[in-house]
Amino acid sequence: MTRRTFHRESEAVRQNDLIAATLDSVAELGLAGATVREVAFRAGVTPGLIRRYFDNKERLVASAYRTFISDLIAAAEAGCGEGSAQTRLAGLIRASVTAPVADGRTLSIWAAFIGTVHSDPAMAEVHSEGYQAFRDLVERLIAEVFAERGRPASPQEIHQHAIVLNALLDGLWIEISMGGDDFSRLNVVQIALNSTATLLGIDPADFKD
Amino acid sequence: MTRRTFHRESEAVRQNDLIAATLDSVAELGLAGATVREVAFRAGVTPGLIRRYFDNKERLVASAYRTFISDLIAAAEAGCGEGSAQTRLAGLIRASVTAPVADGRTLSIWAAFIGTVHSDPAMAEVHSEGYQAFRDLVERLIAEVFAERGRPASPQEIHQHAIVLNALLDGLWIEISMGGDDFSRLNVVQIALNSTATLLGIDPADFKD
DNA sequence: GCGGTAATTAATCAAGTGTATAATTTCACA
DNA sequence: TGTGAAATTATACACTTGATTAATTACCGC
Repeated sequence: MTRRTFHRESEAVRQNDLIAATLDSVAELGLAGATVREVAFRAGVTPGLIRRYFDNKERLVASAYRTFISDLIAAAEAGCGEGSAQTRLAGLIRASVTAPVADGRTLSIWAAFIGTVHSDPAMAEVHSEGYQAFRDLVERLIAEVFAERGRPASPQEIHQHAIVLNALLDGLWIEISMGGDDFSRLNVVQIALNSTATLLGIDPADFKD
Repeated sequence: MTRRTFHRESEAVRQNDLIAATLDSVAELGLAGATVREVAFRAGVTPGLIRRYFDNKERLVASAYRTFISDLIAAAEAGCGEGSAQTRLAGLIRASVTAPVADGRTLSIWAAFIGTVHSDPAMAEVHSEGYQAFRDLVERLIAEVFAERGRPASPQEIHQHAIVLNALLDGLWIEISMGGDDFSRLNVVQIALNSTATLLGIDPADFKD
């Protein structure tokens, strides 16, 4: 009986593969299904190998969460593109309510992880960082949009607008990703842009990307 | 060595206790911490007893989820009270962004459960029912508010407003319950009411509860 | 080509899980 | 006050989990 053949990989590649396999497992089977054996199998590797690249399973999962959140925010941020503040804000909104950010698989992973935040300090930290990053991005963009329109606004006002807009985007993202409604017949981007404009006190007709 | 003493309870009481113990476990330890032994311990009972009242652990968890969602919606609905449609909508909003609906423990439980929805059909059904119920409630109230104000609106318009308002409430609920921000210094009810009014095209000064 | 090193596998372990069942105890009812 | 039936406990089982370690294998540098 011969052993299975294998080939060596760089640390970066292996870590990447293992994280990807973890996210796949979580997406399809939930967090409980992301066992060491399942992850190893999906990564085309043996369970024992995981511990060469991650101290323990907890670290692996936390790393996967970190990568996931980081990629998610990067994808949203990429929608900003360049141009006027208004254009960038509109781009962020569009990106937030369309694939790949707004997507069933993405939501599944997010949901699985979010449930651990309260009882796991390591996960809480990862969550907190990502959340802050997105919220700051939204707040900054709002401030820029107001400045661009020569509209005076106190930091408090901007902060409150950021809270509300952030909530709206989160909620829409969840609703759309969940897919409970028939959003295929609806122009979700238009709805998101219009509501945003309304909330910020901008004429919707004047707020496009 | 003598056995521990015990006393018999009605089926209703025992089921209730076990479900409460399950929710407590989930809230404090996450879904993974809600083991049969932990739940039994918190219910002051022996693990084996669980299976006399629930076919298996899956059923127990699903039942806990069902009561949780049901109670949550009931709490929100209770905020509606009676009076004009506008008053009731305002009441629903107030209830949605204040305790006990908006609350860390509530969010923890919700988050833990929501992560299972995608990979567990039974949980998906429970979720779907609750989600529908809340969404319909919001949509109905919006329709009544518009009717009350003598403002014509097509079903599509109402539907879209419901989507947006529901998203806003979900998002605010999460943000507030998460407690990342310093909401203690903020009048979250006022913020929620004002944004709702703005979204629905109502003068915020004219929308109070 | 070849040897040494480090990556990878294979096999195993202890702990914890949900479940099943027989032995006990409580309590309603005679 | 006994007694039978039902609720509850205690114990055990089969299985899965994350972790550990020794044996093997690939491959880099000479």
